[in-house]
Amino acid sequence: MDTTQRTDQQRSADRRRRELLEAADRVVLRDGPQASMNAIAAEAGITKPILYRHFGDKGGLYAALAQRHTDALLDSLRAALDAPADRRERVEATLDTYLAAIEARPQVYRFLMHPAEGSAAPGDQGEQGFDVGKHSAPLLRRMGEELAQVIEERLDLGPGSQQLARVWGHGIVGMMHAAGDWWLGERPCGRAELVRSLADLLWGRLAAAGDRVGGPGF
Amino acid sequence: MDTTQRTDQQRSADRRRRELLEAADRVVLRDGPQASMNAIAAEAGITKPILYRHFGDKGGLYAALAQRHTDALLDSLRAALDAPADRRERVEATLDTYLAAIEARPQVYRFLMHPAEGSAAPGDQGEQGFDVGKHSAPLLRRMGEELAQVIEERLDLGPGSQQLARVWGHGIVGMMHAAGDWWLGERPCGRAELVRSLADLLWGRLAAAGDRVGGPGF
DNA sequence: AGACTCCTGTTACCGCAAGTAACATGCACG
DNA sequence: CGTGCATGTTACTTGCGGTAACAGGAGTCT
Repeated sequence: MDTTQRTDQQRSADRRRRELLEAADRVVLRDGPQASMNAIAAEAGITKPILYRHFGDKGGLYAALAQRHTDALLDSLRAALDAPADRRERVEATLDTYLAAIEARPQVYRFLMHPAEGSAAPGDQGEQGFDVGKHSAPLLRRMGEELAQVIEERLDLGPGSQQLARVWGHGIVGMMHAAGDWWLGERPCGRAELVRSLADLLWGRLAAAGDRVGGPGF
Repeated sequence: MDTTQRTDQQRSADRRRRELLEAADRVVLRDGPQASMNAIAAEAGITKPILYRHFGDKGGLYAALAQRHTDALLDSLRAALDAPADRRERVEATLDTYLAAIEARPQVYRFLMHPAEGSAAPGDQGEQGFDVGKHSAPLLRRMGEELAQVIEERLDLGPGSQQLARVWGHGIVGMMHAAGDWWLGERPCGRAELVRSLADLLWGRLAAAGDRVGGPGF
């Protein structure tokens, strides 16, 4: 029978694939998102065509790579979201988990946000269509959807709750992402303070704040 | 005297520059962010080296191009933000202005968000340093700072107000951006509804919502 | 054993886009 | 007239994504 053999082959191929991914990981960790296929192949001790046989094209490799990290991060976030604590604490824990992750591995984070910009084959017509909307990083989309689901499951939002939950999911994730990005660059404060500020924002302090009196002008 | 002459030359150079930018604009509007320098030069009726003389490198051109659109958008946003209305109305008007802009010109929007990914010269060593933090689009950063300033000017946030305002500025902009991006791709609802949902989020409805009872599980 | 197949690996190449060097031309000033 | 100087060109280099085409090695069938 050839099933055992095929299984064997598949197994070895999978192992190979994982090794290649780990090599790619190392390179991306070192060179950032613009790591070249040549560099990755060299790091893995092989040459380009093998990479292409395994992953199709650069987009494929990057997608596979991104999925690993995305899955890992999403697992952490789910844990924080599902902890048995009150809402505010859960929100803060989730924000903190995300920020800790991007703080720990900035290059990986950057790679996840800008996976494969170009990705146009030579013979390819280059997608005349707009392709708008898919522009965002898959990680952001997945986090948004995930959060939306949790919100919709847990909160009573009245009619149109599903729509609302999705808007909020993507909105909150975007808030977290942008604030985290800015914070990583400027480091204007500690992580805990950032977390508290963002939670305050979500808790409506913007709407509750009073107008400033005696400000400049009027 | 050469001042008049220099002025003349500078004037004509500036005119050329503007013409080139308009040509580039047309190409980007058509081809998206991956417009090639050759294509832009062709559209302008000239050849590559002239572009390089004017803008240095692709990053320079893209930066100049981005600045125009960013300035224009920021002007609209400032108008909405400074309108004589109550806070909720101003926030909604600002959100709506932004969303209307990205809805009207998706390619430009996309270009602004992913200006120049690669941008590494052949001989360049490619910035061994991390370069983390600058990864975000300049447009987002500028919007965040702008909003932060308005918040800090107008709201009474107590001690640490400046820090808080900046966090909120970037956070809100990120929320707007991510939600807008997702909305552009999926079009799950009308613009007005999206605006209302986001404003609700900022108004603390997330914290105020009750726990769902009779949900799946517990 | 020998032919067949499949997987792994290589070298050498194509096409394309960024960026540059070197050469040509029009035009003002002395 | 020649000397700058900006504008424009053609032709090139470099580097990267991606692809043929070829070269063993290991199991399989007859």
